[in-house]
Amino acid sequence: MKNVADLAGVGIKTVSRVINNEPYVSEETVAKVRRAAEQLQYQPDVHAGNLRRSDRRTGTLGLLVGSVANPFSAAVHRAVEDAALARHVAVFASSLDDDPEREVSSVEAFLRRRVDGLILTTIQSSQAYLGAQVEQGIPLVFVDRRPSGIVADTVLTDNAEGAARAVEHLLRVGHRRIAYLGDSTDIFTARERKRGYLDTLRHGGIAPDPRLIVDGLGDETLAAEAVASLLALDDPPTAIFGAQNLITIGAIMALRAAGASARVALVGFDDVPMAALLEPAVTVIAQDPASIGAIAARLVFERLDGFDEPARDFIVPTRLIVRGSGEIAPG
Amino acid sequence: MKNVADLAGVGIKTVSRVINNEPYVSEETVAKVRRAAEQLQYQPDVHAGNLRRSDRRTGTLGLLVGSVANPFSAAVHRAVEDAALARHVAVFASSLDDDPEREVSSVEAFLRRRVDGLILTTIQSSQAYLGAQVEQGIPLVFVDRRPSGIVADTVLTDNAEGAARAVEHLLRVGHRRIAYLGDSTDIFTARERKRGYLDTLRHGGIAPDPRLIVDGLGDETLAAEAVASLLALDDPPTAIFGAQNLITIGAIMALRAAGASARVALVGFDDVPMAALLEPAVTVIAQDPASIGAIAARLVFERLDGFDEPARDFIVPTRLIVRGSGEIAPG
DNA sequence: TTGAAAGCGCTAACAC
DNA sequence: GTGTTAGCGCTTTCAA
Repeated sequence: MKNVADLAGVGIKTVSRVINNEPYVSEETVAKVRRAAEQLQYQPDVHAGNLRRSDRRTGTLGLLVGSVANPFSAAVHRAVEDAALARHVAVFASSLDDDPEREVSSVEAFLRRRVDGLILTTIQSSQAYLGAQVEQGIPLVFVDRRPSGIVADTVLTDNAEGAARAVEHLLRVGHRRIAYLGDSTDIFTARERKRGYLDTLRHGGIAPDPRLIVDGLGDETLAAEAVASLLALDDPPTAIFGAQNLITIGAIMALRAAGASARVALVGFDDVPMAALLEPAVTVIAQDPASIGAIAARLVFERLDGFDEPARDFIVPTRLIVRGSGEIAPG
Repeated sequence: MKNVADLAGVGIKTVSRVINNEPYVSEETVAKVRRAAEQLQYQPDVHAGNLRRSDRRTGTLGLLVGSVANPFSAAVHRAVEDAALARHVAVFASSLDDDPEREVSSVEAFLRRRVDGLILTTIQSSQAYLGAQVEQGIPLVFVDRRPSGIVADTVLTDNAEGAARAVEHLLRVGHRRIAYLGDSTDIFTARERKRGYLDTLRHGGIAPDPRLIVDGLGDETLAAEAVASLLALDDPPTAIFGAQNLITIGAIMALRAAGASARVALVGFDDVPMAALLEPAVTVIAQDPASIGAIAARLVFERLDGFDEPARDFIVPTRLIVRGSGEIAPG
C-alpha cells in the first residue's frame, strides 16, 4: 500500500480511502491511485485491515458438514456458498466424518482464523464449549443436527415426521412387518428417525419386533449384510425402511442379490442418486439440503446484520416421492 | 494475548513462545501460561501473527472446482481437504460454474485473503493474469483443465486416451456408427475427449459422420433431447459415447424413454452414480478424482516446502469399467 | 480533501 | 529463560 501511495504521489491514507471507496477524495486522485494500484498488481490484505477495523469482519465463514464428498453435504455447501458469494464472503469448508475430535479441531481452526460466523454439523455429546463464542457475539447456526448444552439457531429436517410418513406409507400399502435399518444412535438424525418409526408402528397398533430393528449401519456394505440377515429370518420383513442414503443403497444391493427387489417393499430416507432409473424405482422421503443451506446462511447473515432476538428453530419439511419400490404389496 | 500474559504474570513474548511451542521456556512457565489461556478461552489470531511472521504463511489454501455440488469436484475437494488437514491448513472452496468472471473473482478473493497456495479449475481462455502471483512464489496447481498463457503444475485426467479407449471398446464390439455427445468445446476436457473420439474413429478407418456429433450439451435434459433426435435419424447410431457424467445420465433417460436401452450400446466418460445397479449396468471410463485432488495438494505443499524445479504435468489414468451397456452388439 | 500518528495482535531481533 | 522494542499492512482518530 505504501508503494502504491509513493507511486501515486499521495499519502497512504488516501490510498486506503480509494481502495475502500470512501468519500472525500477528488476524482483525479482516485484515478491516479487506481492507476498506480493496477500497475503494481496491488491486492489489499484483508487481514491486516481487519486487525484495526472497527467491525473486525474477515469476510469469512466456517462451514462444517458431514463430508464434503457426500451429496447431501455438498448440496448444503453449495447453497451456503451461493449466499456467501453475494456478500463477498469466502467459505472454509470442512468434513466432520462423525468424529468428535474433528468437530472440535475444525471449530478451533475456524476460530483462529477469525471467521465471522459458524455453520456447524456436530457429533460431540455437547456443544457447551462454544458458549464463549456465543457470548462474544459470533453468529452460530447448527444444521442437520440439534446441538445440546447450548442454545443457538438450528436448521433441521423434520426427521421424525419424515420417518413417520415413510412408515405410514408402508402401513397403508398393507405391510405389518416393516424393518428399520439405521445409523448409529449417537447421531441425532438417526435417533429422530428411529423415534418416528417406532411411534408410527405403535400408533398403528403394531408392537415393534426387535429382530427387525438394526442400528449402527454406517455404510452400504453393513446395510447390505443386515438386509441379507433379515431376509434369512423364518418370518422375514415384507418391507424395509432405510433410514439413510447409504443404507438405502445397501438395501437395494442386497435385495437385488437375493432376487427380492420385486417382492420386498423399500422406502428410503433421503433421496438416492438415479433413484428414478432403477428397477423398481425407489420411493423415498426426500430432504431439501439446498433449503437447509440457504436458511442457515440467511440466519448467520441476519445476526451479522444486527438481528438480536432469541435463537430460533427452522424445520425444513420432507417430501414423499412415490416411485414404485414403496408400493409393493406384502406377499 | 496481553490479557493472558497479565493473568499468567509473564511477558507477552513468553505467551507467544508457549503458543508456538518454541523452546527455551521453563516447564512451570508453560503450565502457568496454558492455564491462563484456558481460563480466558484464548484463541490466537493467525492473521495477526502472519503479518509479521517471516514465512508469512496463513495456513490457508484456495480451491476452485467445477461446482462443490458435483460428485467429481466433491471428490477432488475431499482429497485436498484430507491432505490439508494433516498440515493444519484450512481450505477455501469455491465453485466455478464454468463462468469466466467467477474464475477471476474467486482467485482475487483468495489472493486478498493471502492464501498460501492455489488449486484451480479454469474456464478463461488465458490464465496469464496469474503471472504476477507465480513470480511472487505462490504455488499454483491447475486441476482437470490445462491452463494457457502460463506454465504451472497441472494435474489432468488422460482425456483423449480415455475417450479413445471408450471408442475402441465399441469398435471391438462391432459398432461403426458411434455417436459423440459432448459438452461445450470451450471446455478443455470436452475438446480433448472429442479429439480422442475422432482420432480413434479415423484410425479405425471410419469417417466421422457430423450428424452423429453433438457438442454444447451442458446438462441431462439437453443430452436427452440430443439422443432422442439421433434415434429418430434414418440411419441412427448403434452406439453412443457420452463424453461426460450428466450427458451419460441424459442418454440413459432418453434410451429408456425410447425403449432402446437394450439395443443401443452406451459408454460414458466419468463414472455415474449407481451405474452398477441400472439395467443394463453402465459401462464407463472412470476418472480418479481422489487421486487428482491428492496429487494437486501434494504438488502445492512440495512447492511450499521449497521444491523449485520447473512445472510438471501429472496425468492420472482412467479405468474402463465393463458393466453391460457398452457390450451390446450392433443390431 | 488530505495526511501524520497511533495502534490492531502478533512475531523478529536483540537485550537482559 | 525471559522481557523489550520495533514493525507487519492496514484503519482509526484527529489535525491541517
